Amino acid sequence: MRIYNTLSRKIEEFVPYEKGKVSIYTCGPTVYHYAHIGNLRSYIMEDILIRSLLYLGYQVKRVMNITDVGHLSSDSDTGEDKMVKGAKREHRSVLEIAKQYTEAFFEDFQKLNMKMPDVVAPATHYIDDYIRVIQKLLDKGYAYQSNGNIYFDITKLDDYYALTNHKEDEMVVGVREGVEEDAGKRNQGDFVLWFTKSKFDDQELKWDSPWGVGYPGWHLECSCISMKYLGEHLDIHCGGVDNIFPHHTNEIAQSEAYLGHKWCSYWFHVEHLMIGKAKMSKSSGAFLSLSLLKEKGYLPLSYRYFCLGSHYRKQLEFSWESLDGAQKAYKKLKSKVLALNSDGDVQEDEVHKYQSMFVDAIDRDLNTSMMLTVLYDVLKDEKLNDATKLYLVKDFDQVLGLHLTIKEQEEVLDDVIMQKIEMRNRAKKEKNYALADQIREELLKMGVRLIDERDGTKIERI
RNA sequence: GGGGCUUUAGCCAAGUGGUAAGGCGUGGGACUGCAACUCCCUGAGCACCGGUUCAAAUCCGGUAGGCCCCUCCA
Repeated sequence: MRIYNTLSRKIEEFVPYEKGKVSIYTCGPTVYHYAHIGNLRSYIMEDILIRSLLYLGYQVKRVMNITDVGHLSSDSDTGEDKMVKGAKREHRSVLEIAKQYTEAFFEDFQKLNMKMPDVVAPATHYIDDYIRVIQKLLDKGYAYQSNGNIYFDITKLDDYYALTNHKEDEMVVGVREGVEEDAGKRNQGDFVLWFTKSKFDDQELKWDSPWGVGYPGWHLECSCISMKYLGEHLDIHCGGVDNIFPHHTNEIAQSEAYLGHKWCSYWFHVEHLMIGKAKMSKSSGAFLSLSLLKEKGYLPLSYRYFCLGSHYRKQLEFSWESLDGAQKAYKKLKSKVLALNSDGDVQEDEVHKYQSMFVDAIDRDLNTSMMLTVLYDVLKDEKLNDATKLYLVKDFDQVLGLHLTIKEQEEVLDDVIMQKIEMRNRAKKEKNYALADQIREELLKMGVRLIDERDGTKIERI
């Protein structure tokens, strides 16, 4: 498989550290609020990566953290902790909101048909590991204590900016509003490993440590959790592009300083979902959740289809118009697939031909829209019988994850709706079309669409 | 100021140097009590300028626009 690696800024052939096995780490959510559909885009594309690797026969182990502590809105000790902020907003404890939003997050995960990670790791469960790693970094001289906090000294590394090509001198501190420089740092780029002194003394969760009661810095958890479950050599690290700097840059610094050798080979970054002319974000206030989409009548998998239409390394413009198009296309595609007849023999030569086209699309840096094109080509090909088409659709859907061959359970109709349909049929017989149309309108408002077919009236939930 | 990505039809978008996939929408037609569904038909020469080449949307250089990052973010 060929895939883009942020570290080399090139598309490379993927070669795992251990043959046939792939270790993957994903930066999980900070559970202080619902995930928005921009967050979810990243996870959908990561899901495609994982499914592609599985499709190609790799054994995959994936770990994801849940940030439930220590994620400051700034690293310079001035920002408020996101979890604390979320808890205050809802007048509840940090642990309560962490639990609630973690559950909500994985509900979205399932609705979007994403494969669960093999390990889900809440950051608060690994305090001992953080302390051990920090101690070693102190011993090796990569970290120092200052002003009550433990900092990582980036000048101790040869190439701190490997991932970004940044130049130390050109960096501007405090570009963003509200960011202050931390006087305790030796170098402007240093970052906190352990806080004992924060301007925010209302931090709920604190632990004892050799340096005093406090809590871990945000970057540390990902390094520690990854190394704990996936060992000293990580194959792929995933995340959104906004994490390249400083988060992933800092992870590399900590991990490689700790291990004394190269840590992660491939960095997989997903571009942003755009709304209007800006990225979707929680802090800007303008964000859409999956449940909001559902309220508006969109299927979660329509959103998945929408994301698959574009490439993960390109910004994707969100609009209701596009989502409408995606939902229509998705429903159409699915009904075509469901109409296929499974009788007959599978044409093996054709299967191989299309499978290699599909693998080729995977091979082109996960070209999802090309995968969809191959799927459409299969459905349109007159040389193929239904059984072959169905076989290929099922095969491809292992990667696409669109539930194309699964028939949704028809919901049981309410008595009221049944009565209305009866009334409409009677009206139609009496050629009272005005009444028939009126009833159809009423039902449409209730979320039931009636479609007249030769052999009777079909209903569709919307 | 520095680093990176990007620019293909009304919209979303693929594109592997040999001459523009696909989806949605629009318009027309068949079907229909009318619709919906379905089916058929329907469109761009690839931001601009220059270069390399027999051949460029694809490679190189420049110009212009958009977006992201530079200590909150997926």
